[in-house]
Amino acid sequence: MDSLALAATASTPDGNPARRRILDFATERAHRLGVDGITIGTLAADLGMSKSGLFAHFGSKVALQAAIVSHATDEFLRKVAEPALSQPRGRSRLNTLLDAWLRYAEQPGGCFFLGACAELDGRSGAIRDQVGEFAEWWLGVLQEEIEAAVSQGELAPDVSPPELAFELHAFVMQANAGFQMFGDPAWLAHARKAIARRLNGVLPPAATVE
Amino acid sequence: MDSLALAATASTPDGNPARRRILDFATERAHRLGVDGITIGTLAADLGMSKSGLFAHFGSKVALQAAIVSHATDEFLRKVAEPALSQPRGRSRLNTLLDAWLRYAEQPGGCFFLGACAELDGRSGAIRDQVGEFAEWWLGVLQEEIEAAVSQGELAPDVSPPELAFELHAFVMQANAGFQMFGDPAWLAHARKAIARRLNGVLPPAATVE
DNA sequence: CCTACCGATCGGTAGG
DNA sequence: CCTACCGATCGGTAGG
Repeated sequence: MDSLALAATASTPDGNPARRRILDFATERAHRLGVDGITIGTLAADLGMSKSGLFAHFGSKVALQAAIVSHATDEFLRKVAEPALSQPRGRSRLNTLLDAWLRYAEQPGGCFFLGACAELDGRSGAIRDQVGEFAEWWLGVLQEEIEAAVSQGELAPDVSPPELAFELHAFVMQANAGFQMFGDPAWLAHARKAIARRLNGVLPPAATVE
Repeated sequence: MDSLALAATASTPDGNPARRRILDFATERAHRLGVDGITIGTLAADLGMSKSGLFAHFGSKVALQAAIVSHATDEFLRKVAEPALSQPRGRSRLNTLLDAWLRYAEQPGGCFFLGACAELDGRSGAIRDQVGEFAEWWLGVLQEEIEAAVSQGELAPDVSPPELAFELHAFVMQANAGFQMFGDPAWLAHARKAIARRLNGVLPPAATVE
């Protein structure tokens, strides 16, 4: 299965320009203050429009939050998933994904979903589930590419895809957290080095040239 | 330097029982809803006391938040740091710390500071700085034990303590995030396996028995 | 998209 | 620790 291509091609960006402008602004704010940190009133004021004018686009706060998460999903697909679609499956695509993800995490606010997962994991409701489904999808994507790499002989046959996906995901998550908290690009360098070392340690027997 | 012992012995738990009861309750809530997700009104109501009665203990909301972070620090020291103090420095203490940290992350809400870091990293102010200082201290502790292990010949001399600390921290963080979001203990098992594999890969030359 | 408004809740204060 | 209160803001509605 190619979960990456499935999701990336299904992405339909917002057609309504006013709605889009609101969501661009609101998603940036949710990035910084959390999905639950936005309020309709201050959002409207900072966008120079009335509260009810903004409200009319969504109908409820939770619907606005759902739209923000969808908007962030589109952004993730565009910035992280799409650049990797042109790569052959397996190690090439995996490396491209991890690289694009790290560059996305390097932006102000970092990776939207790493923040949203930490914010919402202890709660319940539609927004939490929406973010959880994204996280599950994304881990599945990484795992699929590892599986492809193994079956294509690019990685050692005894590699455990869930475990390797766990570790690679961990490195990017840690880079995101550290860089956002301390602002030091060394965190990104650590992740790149850790990813390279981990993947070099599971090259297939034939390719293990010493 | 022994940053762990320094912090653990400096910990002075709260003497005021009423204040302590409030902070126990408030810290659990901040754990789940975020440090910025608590409000004085609902907190007081759920504790069965008046808003101003609770307020009088702290003087301001930000002071309450600071007290919550301090309370969470005490809890972390008690649950994670203290059990490792009796262990000899180096690999023993490092392993004990990682094990205690994982057990702490397994509790409802997970690790308070991993959540708080993700929540506050994009902001500014005293609370964010307080959490950031804790994160810096904790990473320093892990790094110090790695350094001790290297200098005692328990780990290979070419190990980079910052990079190894980054990776071990990443594994626990990922276990915390995954377990809190999905509730599957496999996330903890992945982390334990990843930590063991990583440390086994950097045994000193003499101990590398094949 | 707007003005005008609703009841509820926010952090905080006065006074005891 | 309490009651009573402050102005501001919350999500949401009525009516246009």
